[in-house]
Amino acid sequence: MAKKGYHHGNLRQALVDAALELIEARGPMGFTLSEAAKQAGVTPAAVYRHFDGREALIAEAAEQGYAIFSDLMDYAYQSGQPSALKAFEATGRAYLAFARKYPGHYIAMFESGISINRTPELAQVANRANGVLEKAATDLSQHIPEDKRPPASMFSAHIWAMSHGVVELFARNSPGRASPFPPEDLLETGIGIYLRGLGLVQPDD
Amino acid sequence: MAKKGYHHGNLRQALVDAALELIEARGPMGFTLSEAAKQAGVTPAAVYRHFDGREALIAEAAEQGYAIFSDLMDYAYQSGQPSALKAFEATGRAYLAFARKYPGHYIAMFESGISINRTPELAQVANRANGVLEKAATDLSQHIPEDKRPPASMFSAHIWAMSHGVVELFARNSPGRASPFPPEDLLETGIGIYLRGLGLVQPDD
DNA sequence: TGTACATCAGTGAACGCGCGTTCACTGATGTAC
DNA sequence: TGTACATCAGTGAACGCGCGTTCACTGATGTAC
Repeated sequence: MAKKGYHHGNLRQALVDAALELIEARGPMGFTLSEAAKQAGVTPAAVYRHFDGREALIAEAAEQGYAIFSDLMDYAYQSGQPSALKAFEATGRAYLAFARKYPGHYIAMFESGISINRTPELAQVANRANGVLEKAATDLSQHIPEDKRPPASMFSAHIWAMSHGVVELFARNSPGRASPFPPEDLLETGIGIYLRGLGLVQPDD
Repeated sequence: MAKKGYHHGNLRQALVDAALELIEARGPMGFTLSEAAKQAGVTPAAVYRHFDGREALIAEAAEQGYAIFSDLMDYAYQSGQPSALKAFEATGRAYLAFARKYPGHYIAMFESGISINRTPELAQVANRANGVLEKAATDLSQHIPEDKRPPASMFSAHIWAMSHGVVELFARNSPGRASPFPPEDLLETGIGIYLRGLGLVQPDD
């Protein structure tokens, strides 16, 4: 965190930050190891003191992204307590908020093509994020009559898919695709209608 | 279509086909003009007789994809008639079916980063696809009481987002992300719950 | 406090590679007479 | 039917470029005595 007594200070994190900026600016494939090094004020070869190569650098960016993402989701979930409904809605909103606030991380996580199973650490932190959403869904499903209750993992997947779709199609500057409505509204109303379909919100709310 | 009396036959289309195969195999950025040329049995320079360059080739692939997509959506829409509900549900299913059957086109359209407004032709054919979905949504919205009727373009966007999200997260081999349910089921149930939320399907259907 | 030494983060030059693009050309096909 | 010519799809060599990665090195920092 703080500058160590190293030559550079904290090159490892500086490289991750540079990578994130480049990914955000040019997309996951437009980013190059050499340019990240340059932006951190260092020779490309120096990168190899901290990472195994290009892919490992992106993976680290994604890993940090998942950690932030999990924290955000968790915070949203907690903030909605004790209402299962509010907690669930908040996690949906947190998804979009994360994509907006950390576009570099978002791209590294979802559009860079790196496998979630590249390292055990990456898999673990990625599953943590998923876990929060599923926990919120499980809480909420208690309020649905047991006989007509879909699996929590199913409707958590529905909400995840809708959130992801709204982000990809309407929130990130998908080239040339203009959003008919503010993405936040789109997601809010979409989730609202969906929850009404589950019988969790009253028709006239 | 049929081989013309040219040297190659129909190099233009052969290049598009080669590009689609490569895009499908290696992702939008893993594709190279040189390799597409090689796969079509031709020198890289020959590509320039038919396209302005790398980007133009991808754009043509995307354009053909949107044309197929529009046709598929339109066919689905027609096949559901005269039931507005069936027509709408069919278009949702058609989205996923298209992504499955034409992955190369799908990637060129949605993941290659080319702008929809690159050429007027591309913009037009892309909007045609969107138009079908919105038409289906408009039909359907007639069945919702006028005072609680959301704009058709809004719920068409909801369905589009959910379809897109299901495809991106669970249908395409998103590296390491296993689908908890078959994507088709996920989309089917998701749309079902959503439509119930709109009051268009009965709770016990 | 001062000197000798070990550590190791970052250097700089070099590599082989495949990329997209250009250019003058060639040679098969189509056309005019 | 046969010859002369025009067209133009595809060639092949060349280009400049930036990439990821390697390697022996250097020199600032930290440590032992």
